[in-house]
Amino acid sequence: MHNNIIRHIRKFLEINEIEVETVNKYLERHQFKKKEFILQEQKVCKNLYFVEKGCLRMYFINKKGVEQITQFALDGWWISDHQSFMNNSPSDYYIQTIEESTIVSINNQDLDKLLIELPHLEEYFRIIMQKAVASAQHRSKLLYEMSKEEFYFHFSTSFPEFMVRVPQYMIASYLGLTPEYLSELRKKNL
Amino acid sequence: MHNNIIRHIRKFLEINEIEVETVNKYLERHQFKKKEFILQEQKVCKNLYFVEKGCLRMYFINKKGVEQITQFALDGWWISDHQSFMNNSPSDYYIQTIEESTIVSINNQDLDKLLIELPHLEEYFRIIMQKAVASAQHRSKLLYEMSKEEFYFHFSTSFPEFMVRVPQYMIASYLGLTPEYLSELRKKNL
DNA sequence: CGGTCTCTTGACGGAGTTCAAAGCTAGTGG
DNA sequence: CCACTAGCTTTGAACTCCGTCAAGAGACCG
Repeated sequence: MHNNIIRHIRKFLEINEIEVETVNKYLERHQFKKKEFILQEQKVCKNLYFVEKGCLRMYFINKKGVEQITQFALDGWWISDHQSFMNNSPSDYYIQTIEESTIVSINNQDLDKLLIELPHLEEYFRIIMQKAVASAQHRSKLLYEMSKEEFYFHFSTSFPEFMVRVPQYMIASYLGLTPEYLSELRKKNL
Repeated sequence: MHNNIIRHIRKFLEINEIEVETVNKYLERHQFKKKEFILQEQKVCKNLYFVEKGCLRMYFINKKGVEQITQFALDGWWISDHQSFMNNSPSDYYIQTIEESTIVSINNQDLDKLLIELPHLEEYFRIIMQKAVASAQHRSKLLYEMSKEEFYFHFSTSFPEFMVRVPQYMIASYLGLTPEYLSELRKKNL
């Protein structure tokens, strides 16, 4: 068993072996095959998900009936529909594996219990949330200042590992452009 | 003195009068006139800012030398450049008052001290960060599924108070469209 | 090797930008 | 309290980035 979640927590704060046991008590760990669903539309997103290994996409179905990807998550990333998670409201999203993946999840009540038992960990979750806010701000700034062409080149040079692990039409969807236009951009820059 | 920040904290958790004193010890409260700067580009964003009363905008200067607004903050909202705040790195942004405003701020070291003295409050900051993530996700979804026209009408009906407090060219900038096109949309829908 | 996904090509169209100029509005100082 | 000016908003014409549609070429899986 890889224990990347514990390693991830230890990047931000120190926890001893007894505390590790407590954490593990509340976490669930699941193995998913390629293209399995972790969250389906209309269901409440009951968990925060941590990708120990693998690759996920989060998407919704737009008015035209087309899948619109809003986020990816690779090894070591947290992902969730936070609106749904916090309010126990039905989600608009699907979360699905792109590759075979190992996912750690924790639901709202268990998170509460864990944080009561180990108040120490509030800091960890505060920090990862704050980092999520920072990266949302950063992404939003890129969207404001770049054309779709620039955004594509920025993305492909910043995250080359995505380009090999994720099919192009998914990247196009995430970047908010059509597969046709993405193809044109690729040709332009070979 | 209005104490909206304490009222805001009490929406999420209970704190007694002694704890209120501790919180107040670490917070600074400043009064700003219209168009005063709270953060300047190149400076490190040393604080988290809470708007007790008033209205702020956050913007950067794009390649063409034009101000690009990325966020507003009204009464009861937190705002910051989180990247700069967390890493002590120089910011790309300006934060400026649109109206006369009362701003509460806390810097990184004082936040640490406050949270050591009152670990209880970690939860408050975790929750407000999580809510910020949720609203970033929501905003991003809107951007994916709406045309600029739809986005404008959505915004103007969802936040009518903005339309009266903030000049149109700022709303246009925030929505990512030109003042000319915004004007066209307004005419279309009178 | 056949069929279903995925990626590419090219013609065309439209949402939204750019530029230039004129009409308004509101804040400032006299 | 009025007049002036700088800044904000509107108009219209030309243009461009990027989406749509349709069809063909690969690529992958059973």
